[in-house]
Amino acid sequence: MKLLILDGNSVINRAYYGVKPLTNREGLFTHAVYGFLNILEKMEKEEQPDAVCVAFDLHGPTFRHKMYDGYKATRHPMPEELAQQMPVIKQVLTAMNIPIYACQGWEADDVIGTVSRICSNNEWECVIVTGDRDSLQLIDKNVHVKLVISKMGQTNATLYNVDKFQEEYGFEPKKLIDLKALMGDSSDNIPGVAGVGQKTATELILKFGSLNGVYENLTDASIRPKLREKLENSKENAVLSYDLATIRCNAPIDFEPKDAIVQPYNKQELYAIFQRLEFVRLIDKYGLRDAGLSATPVTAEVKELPQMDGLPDKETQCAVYLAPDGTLGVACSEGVCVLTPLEVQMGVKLPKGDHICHDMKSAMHALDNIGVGYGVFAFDTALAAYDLNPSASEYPVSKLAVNHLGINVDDNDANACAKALWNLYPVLNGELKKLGMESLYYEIELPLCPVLYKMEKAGVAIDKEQLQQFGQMLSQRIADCETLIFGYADGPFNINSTKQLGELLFDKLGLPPVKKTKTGYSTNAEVLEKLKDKHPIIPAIMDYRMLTKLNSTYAEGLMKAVGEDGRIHTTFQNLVTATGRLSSTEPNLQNIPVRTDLGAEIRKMFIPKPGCVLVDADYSQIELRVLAHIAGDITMQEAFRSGMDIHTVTASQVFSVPAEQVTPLQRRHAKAVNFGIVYGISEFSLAEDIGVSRYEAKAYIESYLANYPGVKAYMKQVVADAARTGFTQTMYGRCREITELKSSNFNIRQSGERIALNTPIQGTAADLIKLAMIRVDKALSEKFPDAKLLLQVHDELIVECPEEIAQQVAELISREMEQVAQLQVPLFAEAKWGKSWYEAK
DNA sequence: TCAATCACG
DNA sequence: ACGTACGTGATTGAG
Repeated sequence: MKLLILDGNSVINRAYYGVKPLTNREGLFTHAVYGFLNILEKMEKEEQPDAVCVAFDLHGPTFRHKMYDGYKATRHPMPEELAQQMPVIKQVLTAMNIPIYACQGWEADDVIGTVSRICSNNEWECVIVTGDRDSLQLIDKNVHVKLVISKMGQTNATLYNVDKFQEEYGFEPKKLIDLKALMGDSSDNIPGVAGVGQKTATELILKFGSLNGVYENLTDASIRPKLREKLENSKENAVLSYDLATIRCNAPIDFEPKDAIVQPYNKQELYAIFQRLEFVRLIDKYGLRDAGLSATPVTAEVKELPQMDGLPDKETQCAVYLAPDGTLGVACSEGVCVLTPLEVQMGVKLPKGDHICHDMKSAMHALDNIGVGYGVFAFDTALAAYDLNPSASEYPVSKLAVNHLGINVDDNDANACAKALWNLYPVLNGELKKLGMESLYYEIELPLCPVLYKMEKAGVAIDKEQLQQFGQMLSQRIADCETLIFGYADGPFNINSTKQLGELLFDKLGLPPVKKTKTGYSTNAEVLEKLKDKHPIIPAIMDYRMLTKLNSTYAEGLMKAVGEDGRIHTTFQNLVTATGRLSSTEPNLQNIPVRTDLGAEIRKMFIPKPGCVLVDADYSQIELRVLAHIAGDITMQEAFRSGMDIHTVTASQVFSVPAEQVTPLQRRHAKAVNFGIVYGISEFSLAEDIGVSRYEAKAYIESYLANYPGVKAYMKQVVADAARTGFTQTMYGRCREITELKSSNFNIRQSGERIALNTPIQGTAADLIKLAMIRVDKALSEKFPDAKLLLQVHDELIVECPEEIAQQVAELISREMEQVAQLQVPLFAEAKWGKSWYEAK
């Protein structure tokens, strides 16, 4: 039988310094715990022990060193980032059912010595894992030591047994104490004999066998007079050192090897801890996936459904789940069945009913692709789960089933997932209701899905030829730029490599480094802007960056995305953002260039189909208007009601000048403050952004808040509410949990405050435009069925319609957008149209 | 897989 | 004393 015992303090120390720092979102450092678990796992794998335990030091004085005050006085105190991980590793070990041994007044070494002695006496083999060579003195025929050495991020351990020790040191393991008594150990404050180092000490032990042997033979001819003198002078120290170096094997601990026999983990506890530490990979590695279930006790009633031969024949509600392999699981009150892809394709149709699905938009595409034109669904479990927690990264049925039902299903199993959906529906619906999100869900989120589906299916037409030409022009200019840059650089290099570019600019050309990143020099646009007059290579690099961005991401990227129908079909992600916005992927059509002239050319390639135009309508200052409304700031509301430019009005107030006398610079600064307020400003960043001193920036903000007292009060209130409840809410009840506010880390907490401030504003704006999309889509299909909504870019909608009705459609869109809600400020949306996106803007 | 960069609102 | 504005996605290089 074999027992593995880890020197807890030593191993976690190795892990702390050997693994690069890592924190979870609360700001708790976690890397030492992570590294510890890696070492533990590796050792268990290598040694295959029958029993495992860990020894720790306890705080407070230790018996062995009490008599020597110098001990520990000069040791470095444990860094805070490690200290905070000590209780965590103990929790982890407890959850793993690995016993921890420690003893007041005794060191971990002594505990290990005692445990190893007890093992040895019981004919158990004992393997000690430590980074500390002291423990080698414990080696005997049953006791071995694995010495952990970490270098280059890799941790390796060397096994020492009696033979290996003898080979390396030339004497038996116990004599290590004698060796240390002579040579001392500065890291442990063991004095030893002054002037005797490892070499002399080893020679003496080899010759005389022990410390006593040395002192009994002081007169021996082989000891030169100088050494003899040192030994005589330090005799007292040597005896003391012997004592200090001796690991005691009689600590009063209650230990029997069988106590440490490997037990199954407490999966729920371990899951909860790993979840907190964000050790996602370890959750899988330790097979804890299904443990999440009971971690959050669930009271949901799970109905067991019988297997059916085929679909129900009468009109009934069903839950349908499309598995990745194309099979369709169908569950209803009568039972559950699975249709193969072929059966689905053959036109086996569901009876009518208010069906439940998981990710309606994807389901609509999938059913459409296999020729089953199926309409809208009455409930979408993925969407409900997103609204309940928009910060999760994904919403697979397996996770929802675990969290809300306490059962375990495989996402590939159509039968089980259909059943799970059937059971999830009442639970998720109840939670939406409980949190006041029913109207958000049923009036905005759910009806938006078919609208998004239609938009994705419609796609937007691209002028491929013109895009091709634009790409060629860019390639030519990129080549010219490259030649120029290599000329200045005195040779070719990879301009895209920030590492190589940084070395060229700041090492070779000697330009002053403006900013650093964690990996080296920063070479971003802001830095280049500051350096542009210092060397002619800089403007060339700025051009190169802009041109390659346009070419790779837009000219080439968009070209690849054009479908056989000559149109680009983006995917609008409605289950992704934490604030409730949509996002757009493959390709992203929400970041098509507009701010530079050359970039805006790309918008000329987005065209309507023949005979049509693109109508583009965008909200004016929707976020600031939402702020004026939610904050209830009378002054800001009045500014919007006056119809004047908000940035000019703000400038006029902040700088105390009449609106007509506001300079363009003042307006620009006021605009930056307006934006900053929405994002949760700091004076430092504002100063950085507009290039004024921190003091000026501070004065701007103070003046701003003095003029908009409602905003000031709101900022305070919203953060306080979020800190109290842990959540923020939009006007329509959309929630977001903000765990950052609970962090013990100041920076993370501050970031949480900014999130708390911004999310209701950004989220309410998102709610509004989503609702507007539903209204626009409905109004268009009723009045102008030839007009189609194609794109949404956060505060902007793009519609394709026949040229003849452009005017009417434009009026309809902007009216629907403006009338979407009655706020305390008017909403304003301007619509224009043209033969390309560029022209319509 | 992560970091840096840059495109958008 | 410290770090520094919210929310996204695509491309590229480096380990």
